[in-house]
Amino acid sequence: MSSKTPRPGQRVRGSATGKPIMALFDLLGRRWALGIIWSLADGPQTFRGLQEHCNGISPTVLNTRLKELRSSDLIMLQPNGYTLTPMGATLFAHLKPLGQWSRDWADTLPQSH
Amino acid sequence: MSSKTPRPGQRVRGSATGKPIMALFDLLGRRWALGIIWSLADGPQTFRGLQEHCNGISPTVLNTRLKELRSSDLIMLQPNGYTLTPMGATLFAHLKPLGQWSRDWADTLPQSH
DNA sequence: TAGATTGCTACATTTTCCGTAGCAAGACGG
DNA sequence: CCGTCTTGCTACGGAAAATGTAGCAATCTA
Repeated sequence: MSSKTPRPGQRVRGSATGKPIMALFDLLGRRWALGIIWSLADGPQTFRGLQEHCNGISPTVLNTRLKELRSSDLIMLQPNGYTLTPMGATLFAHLKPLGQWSRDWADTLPQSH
Repeated sequence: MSSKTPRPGQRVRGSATGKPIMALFDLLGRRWALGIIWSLADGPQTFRGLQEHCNGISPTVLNTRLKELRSSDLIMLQPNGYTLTPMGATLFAHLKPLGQWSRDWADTLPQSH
């Protein structure tokens, strides 16, 4: 029953209050959602381009995420491919620093092997 | 086979390159991961406190997320409950602006019905 | 008109998540 | 000692979500 796009102002997965931040976390806390936004920040991408960039995402899930992100006004489909909306771009502006943070974080973690 | 904690520097779900940002997105793109960090930013929380705050998360998943976030040095268990590590706190510092952003976002979306 | 590329769907398998119940260990009072 | 409380946490069966492969209809291109 929770397969709908999370929306602020209505009950979402894990929040009876519909707090916007919880709706956002529900939306972004789904597989590949963050990666899609990150990819589109580099410029427009076709459906198949996203598939490659998100190395192996199944078309089923990709299309589901694209629908969710579109109905949330974060991305849109245009003649030259999927792009971030103005709102999506402001979201990415907040996410962008995570790129550097994640590299610092990686340096502090014990190496895997 | 992908039920392990994503780590920068090694293959993660959706990234053969192990780019830190992809490992981070894999980690945060799991149900409740972002919500847990958000909750702990308000102060230490017990296991059961987190269960309530994350309105209805099952203990199974909560414990799985806690293990992942602990082994990623984002949270830690202390006598007074789970808390953010210094690294986790710097991550939250980057997430914090999303609180205001999500409210602006909610205002621009057509109301649910 | 024969590719080639586009966005996207079908479907069976695997993985993840949920919901409830309950266990072991420590603290506290009697 | 003996309950009773709270702690972190596990078992398990069912439901939801993600994967991987195949392929379709529509649109460009040569």
